[in-house]
Amino acid sequence: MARTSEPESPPAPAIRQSSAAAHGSSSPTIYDVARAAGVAASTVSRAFSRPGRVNAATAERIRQIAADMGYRTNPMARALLTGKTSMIALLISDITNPYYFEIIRGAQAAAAEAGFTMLLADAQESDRLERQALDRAIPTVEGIVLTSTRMSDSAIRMAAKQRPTVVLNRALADIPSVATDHRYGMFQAVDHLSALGHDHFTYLAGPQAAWADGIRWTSLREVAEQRGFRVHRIGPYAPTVEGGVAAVEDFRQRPTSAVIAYNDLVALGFLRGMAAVGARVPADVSVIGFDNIFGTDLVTPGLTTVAAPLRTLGLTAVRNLLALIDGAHATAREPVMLPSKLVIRQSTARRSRRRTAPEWATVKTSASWRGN
Amino acid sequence: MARTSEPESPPAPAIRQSSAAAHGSSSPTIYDVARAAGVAASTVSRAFSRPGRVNAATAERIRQIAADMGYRTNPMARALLTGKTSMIALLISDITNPYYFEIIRGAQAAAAEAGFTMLLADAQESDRLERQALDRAIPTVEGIVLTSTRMSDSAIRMAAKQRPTVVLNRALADIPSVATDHRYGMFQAVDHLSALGHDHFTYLAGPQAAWADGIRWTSLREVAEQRGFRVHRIGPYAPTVEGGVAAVEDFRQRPTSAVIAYNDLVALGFLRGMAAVGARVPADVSVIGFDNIFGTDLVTPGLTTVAAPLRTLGLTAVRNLLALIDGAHATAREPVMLPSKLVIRQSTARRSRRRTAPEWATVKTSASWRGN
DNA sequence: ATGAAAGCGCTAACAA
DNA sequence: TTGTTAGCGCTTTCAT
Repeated sequence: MARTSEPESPPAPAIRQSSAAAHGSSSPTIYDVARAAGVAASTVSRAFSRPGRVNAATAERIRQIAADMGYRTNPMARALLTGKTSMIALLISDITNPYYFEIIRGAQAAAAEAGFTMLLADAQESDRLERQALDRAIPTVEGIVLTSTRMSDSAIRMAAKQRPTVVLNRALADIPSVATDHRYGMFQAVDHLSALGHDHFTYLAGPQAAWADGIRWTSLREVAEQRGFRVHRIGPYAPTVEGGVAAVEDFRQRPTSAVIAYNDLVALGFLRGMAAVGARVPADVSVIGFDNIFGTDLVTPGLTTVAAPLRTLGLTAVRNLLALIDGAHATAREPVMLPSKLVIRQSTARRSRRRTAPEWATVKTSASWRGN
Repeated sequence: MARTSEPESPPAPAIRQSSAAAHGSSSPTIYDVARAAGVAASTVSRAFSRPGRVNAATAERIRQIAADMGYRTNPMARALLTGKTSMIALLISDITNPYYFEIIRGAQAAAAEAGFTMLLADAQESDRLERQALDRAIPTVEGIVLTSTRMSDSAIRMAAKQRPTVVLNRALADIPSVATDHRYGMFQAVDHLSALGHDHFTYLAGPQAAWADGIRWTSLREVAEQRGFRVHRIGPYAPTVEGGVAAVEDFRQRPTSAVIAYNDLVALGFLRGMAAVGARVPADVSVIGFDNIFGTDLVTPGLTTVAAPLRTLGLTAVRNLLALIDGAHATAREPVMLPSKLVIRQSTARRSRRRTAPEWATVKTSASWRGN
């Protein structure tokens, strides 16, 4: 019955064998270390999990011996008992979107600095895959970050009931969340454009389902009303380069001197589509995007954009999650709002006082253009 | 002693309590299901882990009851005994490099389709962080994919000894690896350029340590020798946009009509730097990159590039890894080489037969230019 | 400060 | 086909 198998006790357990058959030979356990150190297994355990509860000298000796034997505590065994896996999950709606790169890095860095490991699941823009990934991750992780999730509020709350959860890019009552301050961002965009003489804006809308799209459009209307600007919205378009290209056709029918795109991907596509029809940016029209993703400074003209604090977003989400896991009972009910920052490049310029509609406009005598 | 605690046995275990104190109430175990179904725990276990070994009818009944109770098998308990965690680790040297986006997605998709979960670790270009992440991941995962690792061959072999390992973007004897066929890619690049009349190439070198850089340069020299072209190499440059910008200064001192960059990031930076000094691409010089990352089709001129099969790379690496985990004893000793594909855009054009060195050249009577 | 022993949830012999 | 039982490696009372 004694676990410390004395040499004289004859029948060795049968299962031991199989574990050694795995890749590489089986690694030493606390029992091996205990035997070598001449102490009980529990002492070894304590030496690692709660130093201070054991004599400093013996603790040191145990550590030494353990190191020599190449002992490493088995995370599975620990987790089975305590539930502490030191893992968190990051769910992303679409990994290929450059928007997430820096977020992922920030999240990873925050996890690593706390000794946590990060599980990454890509929902591939599918609701089904997202929930499946979530289900799969829940039992193994201590916490979850949901990024731009497509799940319903109730599904999110369901998840949050099972594990500490932080939501990125969405505000949700009672669920800790962190997001960019899109309203402030829109104000920055409009301020910039209006300083350049623009007073009529076209908004290239993103997907209806996107939380950020709602806020951006609402904020745009709010500023417009405040300052007496005119705005209109076309779309929705897919939040991709292709979506932006597609927007050009609609825009030509009712051009304005300034365009605010749902995000950089759309703005980039729009820039490209406009060039294809012979429109000049920023001479004919100024274009501004959101996020400041990779590539916005490489295109011609460079895209003026409202930069989201990408890395900080990931960092903050994970740090907050870790605090939650540590038992910090979500203090702030409000989402943590991180400020954006305007990055001015070459796609925006002073409004030209042209009298006629541009050649590329589909409607030659555009009322909106004249009215502008 | 009996695990199925009969109501009459008085002292309930003390520890049970704590697990219920966690987030949400403790979930049902096989014992709970067994009791509800009136069978032994092992039968429940079998019903899940090896259906067929149990009466179809009872199996179905058990499943039903389990589902009703919301039973989910605890991966930690299973793993503790069997070592099967259904997790793999993907180590990446630098997540922010757009090169990896599609690779990650491919890897993720392959893992998900096999019911595996993927752990993502970003080495942040640091050898130390990479090994640390590896150490942390090894005990929990069943296999590892090392992408563009900075670790030494011996460190890689060390890892491979502990867990099935597949290396991406590096050839290593005895370790399964998958990579793009860079040699073939370089031939495609040179073929394209030579068809446009170019016969003298400047290679913008990447980091010495980069495996791909060695192959690309060697292959370039090989083709050049075969066909009687002239080549020279400048650098090394950081494999980033900044690196490409930096290359311009050197290039101006000894310009050629065609430039082959280590990768797209460098090519993109070069394009931008050249524009800044007033050089025209492709009129003055043709530029070609490698990989076909995000953004190469958005810049002006669009970058001609040798496209790597990014998603397939990730997919293949993980599929091979899973096969390895399943016991497939690495058949092919050779790395799996995936073919690249030339994507022709606007940064390459027919060589102009100019007699004088271009204005932006630092050396006005460039021997190399004349010789061209 | 340390040791003994029970038990986390599951799987695998072995027996029936 | 099903049940009994031991044990994976670790943590945690409870004694000492």
